Amino acid sequence: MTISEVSKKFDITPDTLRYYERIGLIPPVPRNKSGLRDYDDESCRWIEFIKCMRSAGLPIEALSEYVSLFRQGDETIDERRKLLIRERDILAQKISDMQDTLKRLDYKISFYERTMEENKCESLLHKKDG
Amino acid sequence: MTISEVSKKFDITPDTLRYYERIGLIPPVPRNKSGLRDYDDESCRWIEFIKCMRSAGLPIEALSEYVSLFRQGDETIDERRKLLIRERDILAQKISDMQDTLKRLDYKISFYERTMEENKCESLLHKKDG
DNA sequence: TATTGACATGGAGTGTACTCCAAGTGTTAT
DNA sequence: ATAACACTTGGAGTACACTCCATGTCAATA
Repeated sequence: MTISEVSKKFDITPDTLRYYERIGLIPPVPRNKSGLRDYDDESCRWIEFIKCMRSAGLPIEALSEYVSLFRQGDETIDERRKLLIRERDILAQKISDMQDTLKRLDYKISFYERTMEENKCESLLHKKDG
Repeated sequence: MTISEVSKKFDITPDTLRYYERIGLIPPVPRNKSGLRDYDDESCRWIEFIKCMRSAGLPIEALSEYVSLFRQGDETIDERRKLLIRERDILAQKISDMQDTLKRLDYKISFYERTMEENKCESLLHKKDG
């Protein structure tokens, strides 16, 4: 696949795809005889994986470290596992915090809704009054 | 309260507190006769609220718009409610996406754990797992 | 009265993560 | 063979959210 095809497939600009490769956020992409990128299935799986992790807020630094370990081979399996566990725990904590904030927003919204109901009653009363 | 007291209380640097006020992310803080900030309860409640919302990822733009509406008075209650609902829905979606990513990380970690037990090779793991 | 220390302001600098651009190359269509 | 087009690289520019700094004021202490 060409870079523009992959760009459409994953909704990531070619600039960002090249940037991700340049900084080692994905392993090097195979090239054809002209030097153009020719993404294979493995490259696509990496892109999909990285897109997912980035959208969840995992830092580029951790992810590129993961890719770097992957490229070093099997001796890094334990280190990779530890890295994933670290990031997993950070993500779980973030989700928990965000759930608290969501509850708080819901409470605040319900308060606004009650306030508006009261205002309606009041304006009705005022109409009757005045 | 002085800015350094508030800074300690909420674990936000004085620079950030001044920055938040400068860009309207919190309403103006009362000053003493020397022009120094003298945070009252309402200022502190704003800071705590904004810290919570920011840590959940709500954009500064939406929050400063909320503060701006608040400062305009009661005619903006409906608009404020709508703004909060918009941000609430975005947050709920983000949490849902992050939960999917968390599951994926858990699966990947469990795969690494099985792989280590069974002394399997990494390339196999990555092919299967993505 | 001179120094110290917290705080003020406006503006410059930093880190992260892209995003854009200039200049050049290879493939395809006319 | 000339134009059009997609792609290449290295490097510069941008957006966001702080973070730091120079300079100056004010109140309290030595």
